[in-house]
Amino acid sequence: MERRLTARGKERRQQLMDFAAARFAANGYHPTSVAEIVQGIGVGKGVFYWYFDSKEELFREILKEAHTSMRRAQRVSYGEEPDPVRRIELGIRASLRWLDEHRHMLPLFQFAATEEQFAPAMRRGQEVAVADVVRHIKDGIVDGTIRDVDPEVLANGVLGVTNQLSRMYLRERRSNIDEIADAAVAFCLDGLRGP
Amino acid sequence: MERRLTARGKERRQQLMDFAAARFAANGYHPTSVAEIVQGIGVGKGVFYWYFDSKEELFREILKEAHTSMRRAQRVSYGEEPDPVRRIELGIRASLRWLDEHRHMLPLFQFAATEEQFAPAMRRGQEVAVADVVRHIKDGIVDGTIRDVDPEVLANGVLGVTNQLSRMYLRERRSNIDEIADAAVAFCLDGLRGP
DNA sequence: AGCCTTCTTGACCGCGTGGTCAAGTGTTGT
DNA sequence: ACAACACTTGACCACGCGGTCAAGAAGGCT
Repeated sequence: MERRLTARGKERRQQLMDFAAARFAANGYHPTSVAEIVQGIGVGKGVFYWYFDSKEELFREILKEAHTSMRRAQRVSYGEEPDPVRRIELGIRASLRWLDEHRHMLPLFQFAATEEQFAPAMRRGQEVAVADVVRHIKDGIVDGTIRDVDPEVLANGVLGVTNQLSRMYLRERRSNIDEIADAAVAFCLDGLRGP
Repeated sequence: MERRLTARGKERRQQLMDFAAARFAANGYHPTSVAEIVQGIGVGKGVFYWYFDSKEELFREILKEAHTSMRRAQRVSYGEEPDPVRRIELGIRASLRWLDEHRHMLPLFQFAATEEQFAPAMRRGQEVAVADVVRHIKDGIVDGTIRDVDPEVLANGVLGVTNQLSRMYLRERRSNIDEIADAAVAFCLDGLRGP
């Protein structure tokens, strides 16, 4: 869109994105109409199209913001940590904590991955995450703490565990997120059989 | 729906389900219209509503059929195998093989999990799969081959790895499915660090 | 042959959708 | 005071959607 926004404008924009994200998460992207979104925050339809070109752009912006935010959280979490295994652990914990704080984003991510129009963006985000873990795994292989297997496969394993456990946790919420993180880390490092 | 169908009728029904599944997988559920489906197989719209009450029922039937088929494949795969760890391994291999043979179903499953109306069915299917792995894990804990950690968490880890690696494989298809299965099994059993 | 059932047709319906726009209201800088 | 700009309104539009139905064709019994 590209528009000069005042502070008030930026707030409205954010309000639209937040409300829409919540509705998308609860009802699905397609079933949630633009009319529903603007009614939900009590403004006219024109407001929506003042801030966004289309419903599709809105959704893309939501995804972009989420990706950026999650990635920042991960980066911060393993700061200058030298041990690659520990870096992986910190990454897992950061992801789970972020997802816990942004619960509604998980179904949105899942949906976005299934639609042709959003899949490329999701794929790119995923690739960045994989590349990150791959880097740590390669370091770990070099210093002998991780066994020498295709790092990309291992990285996908780590992401798969994290993803699945976060979904399980968000569904059942029987334990707190740190316990889940402990389990995820243990599973990724030593599998079912343990050390 | 419940209707007495001749052999010809059953074929038409299956044809509709197969074509619709392919379109849903490629285009998404909502963006694929009933008109598009009937045009795709060259029949009038009435045919669709002769075999199904609604687009939603069609999709539900597709999911049901897929679940049944996948579950049968898993059951067959570990037949009478006594070793629980080996049963888990065979389950993983069966799932990956099934997903390889029914590639288009993965995006459908993912989508179904995000829509309120289909999520319960998906959750039930998932629970069955989890329960299955949990059973094997409990057996493994009893005979000491698997460490004593919440079996449900471990089971979700296994499913997460399988899921993610199958998605990676379907996207990139760099190696054959059996190699992916080897990697998945190794990761689940011994994690990043290895035995 | 006749008849009942299964199957097929496609025009049609009401509705809600994403998106537009001419007109108007606040707000801010000069 | 005035102009320039940021924002808001909501009726309106064309369109395509899921779903219906009266009419008929095709099969398969007896």
